[in-house]
Amino acid sequence: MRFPKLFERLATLTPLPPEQWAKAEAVAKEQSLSKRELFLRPGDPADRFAVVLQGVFRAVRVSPRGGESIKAFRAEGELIGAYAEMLQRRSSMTAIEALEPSHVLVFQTQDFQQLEQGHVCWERLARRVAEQHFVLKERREQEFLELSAEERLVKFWEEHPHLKGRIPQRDVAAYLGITEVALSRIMSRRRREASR
Amino acid sequence: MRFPKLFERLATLTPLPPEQWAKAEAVAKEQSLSKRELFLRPGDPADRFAVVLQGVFRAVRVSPRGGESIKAFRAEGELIGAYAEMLQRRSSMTAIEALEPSHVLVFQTQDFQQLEQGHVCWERLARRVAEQHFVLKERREQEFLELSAEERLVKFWEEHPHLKGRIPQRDVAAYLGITEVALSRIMSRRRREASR
DNA sequence: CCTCCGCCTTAACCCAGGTCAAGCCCAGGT
DNA sequence: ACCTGGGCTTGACCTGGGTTAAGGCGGAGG
Repeated sequence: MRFPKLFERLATLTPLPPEQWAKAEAVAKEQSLSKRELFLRPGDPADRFAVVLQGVFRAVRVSPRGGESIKAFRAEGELIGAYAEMLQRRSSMTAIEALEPSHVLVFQTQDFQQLEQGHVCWERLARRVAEQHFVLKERREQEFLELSAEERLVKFWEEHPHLKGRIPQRDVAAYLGITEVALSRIMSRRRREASR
Repeated sequence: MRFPKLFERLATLTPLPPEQWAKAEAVAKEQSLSKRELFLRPGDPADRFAVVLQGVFRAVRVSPRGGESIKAFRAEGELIGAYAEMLQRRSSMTAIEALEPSHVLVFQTQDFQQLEQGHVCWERLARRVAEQHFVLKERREQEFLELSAEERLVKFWEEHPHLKGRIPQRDVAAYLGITEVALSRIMSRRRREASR
């Protein structure tokens, strides 16, 4: 077993027989990415995903009008991939970019479907993953509906302390749905008010 | 089979043996709700969900500060329930309220878990449902990130034409994340500009 | 050592949407 | 026919965040 820690993490979601995990490891490939390198670029078929072994990624959506917004940051132990597009069998609208030199474990969705045919545990895992992703998105929706940009910022750092120092400010802004200018203003206001 | 149309709809998501569907119908109970009646109220355990047979519902979240925001509208053929809370085994933070005299088919999550034990098709169905919910929430997130209130409004009516005339304006506003005042202004501006 | 570049900050101005408050319209009840 | 109340609109004013543009600053490369 090459990745025992990953195995354990997944096994907390659903019972996962070690021999099934062995099959998964057999089809997975490791990949290294340098800073700024893309794991997935817009237009690519959404036919692969990966687990982050080391590093941080951002999932960027470039809107038709050219604006960039950030759907998520992903660090160690988390999944990267154009999940929504994969489910809809479309090509990716999303770029997934390494913010640091990174290392990931890649699966082809096709190979994963093979695994699903072999044992129900993979379907159960896929269900858990879908459910978790849903819960996260719903939480984010909630934040857009009832919090101001400043409140969203505070919450962001509460929920992602491990990202501190690893992601540029402008990306935090793009994640919160504001410009870097607005974010800078918010931060300086807070600094000023905190010191008084 | 009491609900052949519903059966067909679900069978498009995943193969669903008729005898399994029969078991589901056996544990389901019909319920009628009058206008303004709550299917679920905040604080209730999230231990039941339903399919809308007739009517429209809104899923309302009352924030700690008292503001109401609307997570979704649900009409015929759609699911109602505190899905996120169910997955997290929490009690509901959400009220689900009938906007019209309505009629639904209720399942206890407990009974549904029984069905899951009996046949994998139910797990597969649950997976599809989770995935679909995810895709919808992600689309909504996207809209908050890159569209103005006016653009969200236009898109809302494009995507939910069947709700026209069935939901009060203020609820549309609460769904879009703005006040009813702002919505009214946007609409009058559009009327004015359209006539010119 | 200087320069360039990427990233952040600050300032000035603008606009969408919030807030508060006054009306309006109309359906339902008496 | 008259009230009443709920839901929508309108106006005046305020504020948060967008836009544009001008620096500041620290690190990499000449």
